[in-house]
Amino acid sequence: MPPATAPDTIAPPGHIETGPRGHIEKRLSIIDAAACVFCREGYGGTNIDMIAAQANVSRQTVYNHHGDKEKLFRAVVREVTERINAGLFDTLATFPDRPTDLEADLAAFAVRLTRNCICNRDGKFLRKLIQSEGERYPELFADWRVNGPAKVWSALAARFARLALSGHLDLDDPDLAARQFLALINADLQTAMLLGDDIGDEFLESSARQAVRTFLRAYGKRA
Amino acid sequence: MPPATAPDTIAPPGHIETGPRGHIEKRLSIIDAAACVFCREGYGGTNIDMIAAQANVSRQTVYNHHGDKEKLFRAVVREVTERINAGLFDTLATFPDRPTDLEADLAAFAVRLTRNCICNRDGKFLRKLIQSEGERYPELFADWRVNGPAKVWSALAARFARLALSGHLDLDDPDLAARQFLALINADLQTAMLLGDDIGDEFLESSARQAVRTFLRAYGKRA
DNA sequence: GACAATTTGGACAAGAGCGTCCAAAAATAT
DNA sequence: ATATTTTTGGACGCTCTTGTCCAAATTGTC
Repeated sequence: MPPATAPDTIAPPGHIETGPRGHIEKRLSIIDAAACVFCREGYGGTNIDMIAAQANVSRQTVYNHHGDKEKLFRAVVREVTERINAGLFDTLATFPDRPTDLEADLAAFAVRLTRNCICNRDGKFLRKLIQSEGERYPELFADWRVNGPAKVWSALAARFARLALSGHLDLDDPDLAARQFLALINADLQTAMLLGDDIGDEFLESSARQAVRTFLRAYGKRA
Repeated sequence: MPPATAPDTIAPPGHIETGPRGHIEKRLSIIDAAACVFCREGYGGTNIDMIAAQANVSRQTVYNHHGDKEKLFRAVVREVTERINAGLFDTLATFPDRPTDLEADLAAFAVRLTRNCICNRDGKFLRKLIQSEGERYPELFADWRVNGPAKVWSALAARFARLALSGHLDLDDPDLAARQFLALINADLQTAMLLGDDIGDEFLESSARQAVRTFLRAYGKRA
């Protein structure tokens, strides 16, 4: 018997679909492969055979597990956004609330942020995806839209506000500072990422150092 | 007789193709429509009929003028990059070399830059395109890669260096300052643009003001 | 080893899209 | 008005893609 195909019924919001009980490793390897190919070729340019090949799986298996090209796409987006969000808040939790060396601590945090959330595979995928399919599938990213950048900003802003209160920073608009911090962090990476270059660690670090240095020139406590 | 189709021979570099002598208005309207549809749907998701419809032209006419989907795509990219480059250097020429009110002048310049080069249709198109097709057609953007951001950075860096010499700024790395200036300029726009929102003028202006304010906090002459 | 679930590969119909051909209509030039 | 160029729309062949069906092979379980 072929495995139950993806159910027509829509899972209640918030409930995580258990999915058909095919071997889960295949299920994930398909999602991974699909993410890879969708990212490289775009939704329109992707065909199921590419995904099957990339996942080392027969085409039928792809259909067995995910039922539909669009369903597969949605599954991929869901998976990636979940991973990204998780990683993002994990990293945010490592913010230096009680810094010993503010500049070094902030730079290290910036490196973690860029490496684990922005420059990795998922980050690249999500960025690319939102830009290329965001207008065509607005519902798909509605969630990201409210839970993505806004949440990160405010979380980061809260940290900066505390650093201001504890006398480490001198700023009046923590939200603005948070946005500009992120912008500075990305300054050097933006262009490199646009073309899909892989980014070395030392580049990441020097980039973070320069960003933090400028950030502190603007918002640091004047001695 | 049907108009001569796009020549197979590759035009010598630097030479601007005269192209088949079809009515030029149609030629341009097709390019414009194609840019619009390619931008919305991606290369793979676009079909010639959409473009023909958007341009109010029969499908055959599209083929008469540009011969091929890929040739058309290349023509569109060439057109857009040329327009972008032209606009970019036009705007760069308005940099406040002898500022009366540094903060206000820089902010006005930033508004011009964002409005005329980054947030307009061509800017959005090029960005989206480079991100979605940059890895698949690296040759297409090889030119942009060396003539695009690098040139803008160095041009801007030269201006900042002069402002430093004339005592308006306090910086040691003009290139870095240029990149960070651009990053700050884009800080607030990035997210709004990702989803294709149209951006109001007052948002553009307040965004530029805040960016310049922070930039000057970091690089301004300390009184 | 026997049994069930899963995967595989190949064949298939239906449809979409590309690019071509062509003769009739419209626009433009002479 | 006449000749030339451009545009049009429709029909066509071709290829690629989707999604389905199914019988055989593989894998995992008891």
